[in-house]
Amino acid sequence: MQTLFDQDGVQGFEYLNELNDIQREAVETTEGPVIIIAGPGSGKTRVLTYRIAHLINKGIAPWEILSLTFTNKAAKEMKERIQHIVGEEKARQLFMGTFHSVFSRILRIEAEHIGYPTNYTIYDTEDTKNLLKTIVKEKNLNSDLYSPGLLYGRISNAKNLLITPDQYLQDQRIKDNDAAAKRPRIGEIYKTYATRCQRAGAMDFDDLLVQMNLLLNQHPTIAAKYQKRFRYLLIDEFQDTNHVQYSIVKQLAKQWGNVCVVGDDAQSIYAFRGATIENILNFKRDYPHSKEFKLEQNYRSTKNIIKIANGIIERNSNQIPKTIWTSNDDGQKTKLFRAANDTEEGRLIADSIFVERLRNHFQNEDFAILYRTNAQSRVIEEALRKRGIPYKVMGGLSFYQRKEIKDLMAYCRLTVNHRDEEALRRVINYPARGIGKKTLDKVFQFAADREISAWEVVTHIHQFTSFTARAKQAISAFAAMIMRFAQQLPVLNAYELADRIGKDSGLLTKLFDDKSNEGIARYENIQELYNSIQEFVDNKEAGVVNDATEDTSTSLGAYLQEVSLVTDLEGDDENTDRVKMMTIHAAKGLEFPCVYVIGLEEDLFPSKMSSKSITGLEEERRLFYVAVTRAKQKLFLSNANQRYRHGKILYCQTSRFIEEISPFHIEEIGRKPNTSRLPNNSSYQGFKDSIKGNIRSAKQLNQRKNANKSAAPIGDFKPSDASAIKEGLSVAHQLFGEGLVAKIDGRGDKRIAIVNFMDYGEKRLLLKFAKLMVLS
DNA sequence: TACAAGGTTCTTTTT
DNA sequence: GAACCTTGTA
Repeated sequence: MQTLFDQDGVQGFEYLNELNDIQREAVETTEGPVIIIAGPGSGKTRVLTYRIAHLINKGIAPWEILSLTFTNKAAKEMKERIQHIVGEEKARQLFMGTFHSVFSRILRIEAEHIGYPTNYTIYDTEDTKNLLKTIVKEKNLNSDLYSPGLLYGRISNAKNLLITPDQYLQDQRIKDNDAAAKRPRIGEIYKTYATRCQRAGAMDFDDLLVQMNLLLNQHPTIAAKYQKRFRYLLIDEFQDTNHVQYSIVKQLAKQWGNVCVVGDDAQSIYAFRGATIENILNFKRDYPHSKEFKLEQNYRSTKNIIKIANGIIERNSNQIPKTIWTSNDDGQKTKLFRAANDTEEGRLIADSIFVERLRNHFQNEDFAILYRTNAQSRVIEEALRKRGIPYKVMGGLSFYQRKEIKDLMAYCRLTVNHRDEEALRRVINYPARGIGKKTLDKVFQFAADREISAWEVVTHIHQFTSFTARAKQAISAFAAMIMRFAQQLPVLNAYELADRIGKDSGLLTKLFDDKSNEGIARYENIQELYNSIQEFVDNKEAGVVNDATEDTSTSLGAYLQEVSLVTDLEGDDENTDRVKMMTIHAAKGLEFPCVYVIGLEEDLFPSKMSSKSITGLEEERRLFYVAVTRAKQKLFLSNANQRYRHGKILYCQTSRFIEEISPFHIEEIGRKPNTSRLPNNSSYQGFKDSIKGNIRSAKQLNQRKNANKSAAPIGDFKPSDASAIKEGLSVAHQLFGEGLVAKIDGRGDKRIAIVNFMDYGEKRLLLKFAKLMVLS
């Protein structure tokens, strides 16, 4: 039996023995196109990683292997597993990462060939939407018809289908379509948007794919270079790839044809982003001699979980036939928690985790709480905090999307790439330096009229007569400052320069001076960012790179490259023993001993947007399938009869997905579900129902001594109810005593702020009480 | 022009 | 319940 890989200090092991017959065959079929249809928990990652190990074992150099995944988390997971098998050194020589990150690095190297600077910026969704917004404004179009979200969707779709702006403008069917939607100028906006990105030296997420495709298409010598280098391609989560991605893969595989794709049509959950199951069908058509392997044995979950999972997915009509089975134990019956509201749902889950942990000796990290939307995490967090259960929210509002972080990053971006229009717009008058809205509008208008970058206008501001002397002075001082930063690029490392930028720009002072709670938090966030920049520099100086696509430059430019596609700041957590919370999308590819799938209600899961169409619904169902199959030993489901959404109470019906599961597989806990359909935004009926319990718990409110002093807005009410609400509050004050301080906030008669209460649930409770006063 | 307060709208999911 | 936009005032 083959053993190897001990030279890196890793134990040699007989890896082929650890595979079943089909898995082994899939691993050993290294030559030619291979498609692996892999059910959940069927050892897919194992096959991929062992396949890489096997290739290296056969003498293939790590840098000849390109391995692409879809999400950062999947990439990270894969990296760790591979490191474990082949050792760190070899793992680092692999080309491995997400589509976006691998291509972005190749594009940096080849930037000049496609008319981009090496230091091009990557626009995130926010940047993109802002740019679209300004374009719509510049063109004097109706911003309701041409909303940034809609435009972004259209343009992204077009890009994913490899439709260029010119093709978009010429295509009669698209024209008719847009005209019918009363939005005839989308094509024009698309074109302007593309020009502006190019002028700003910026690419959005889709451009990374489109430009990579273009590069391979239009530059045969460059294409040949990569085609030759990548002798073996491995594509994970193939069902989630879209048209461009597949097109790139096909081109890269041209010379050797050793392309191995792994996927599961039943787990396709990114159709909304242009992913298409057709890629699986097309693969078989494009590579008629490809070998297909089906991995159907599940090693992850108990029989009970698999039964539920199979029951879910068999309701979908569109799928490749396969039977997932397991020889694992039956396991425990799945529990379904029926909660009265979202707060109770949180409590039930926290209690359940507490009990499971105690009785069955699970660690915190053995639990995952999965939800459909990021917004659901908040209530659960509160419940866990109350129970003293440590947790970590993965993804969600990412660290890098916070305002203060984006501000500092915008300064850095502008320093590295002066043409970055969105970065310029963000910081030119922040902190305020006397460059007002009027002035800015002029700057951008001049740039648009003359077809030059805004930076060009800024640096030649004295040639424009229509600015006031004061504006000219302020702008040229700003430009000089950025230039000063830029001069330090070759001299200082990322940390030193970022430090200098933060101080000289006045950003740090401004944040430091803000002594409100949020201000302090923002300042701390910035410090955290600085720590991570320092860490980046330290790592590079120590020569640490994650894979063959990285280099060891410590410059600010290199830092920006690295972080612009990272979604979360993941410092080396000392404390990994925490309950994980994340969306189901983020959980794909992961597994946990105990999984809670929460919020199983109509209009939430399945989401309101998708439940209208069959395809949408089937995607939601696949999502549920993915969620359920993350569980190894125990699965818990939950729903609530009412929950807060957009600051209002909504009455919720049990998800059809629950109804679809055979009752034999489920043990119900808690109250009966809503049987009748309740009016959706019905006034305060619900308050009346729960008043007694509420008042009882409200009385406990004033027993809290060490509550924090921050005021937080907690809900809206009709202005006409303002006086009644005030009255309600004063009654509450008398009832509950000194501990309670509540007031109508500065926003007058619309919003309410409660001071002196620590948690969200309690604040909401008080609001409920006040509203109730209005009614009685 | 800067800032505060008021008003409005919105939410799937990821790179 | 946040982000974003608009209006009013100094």
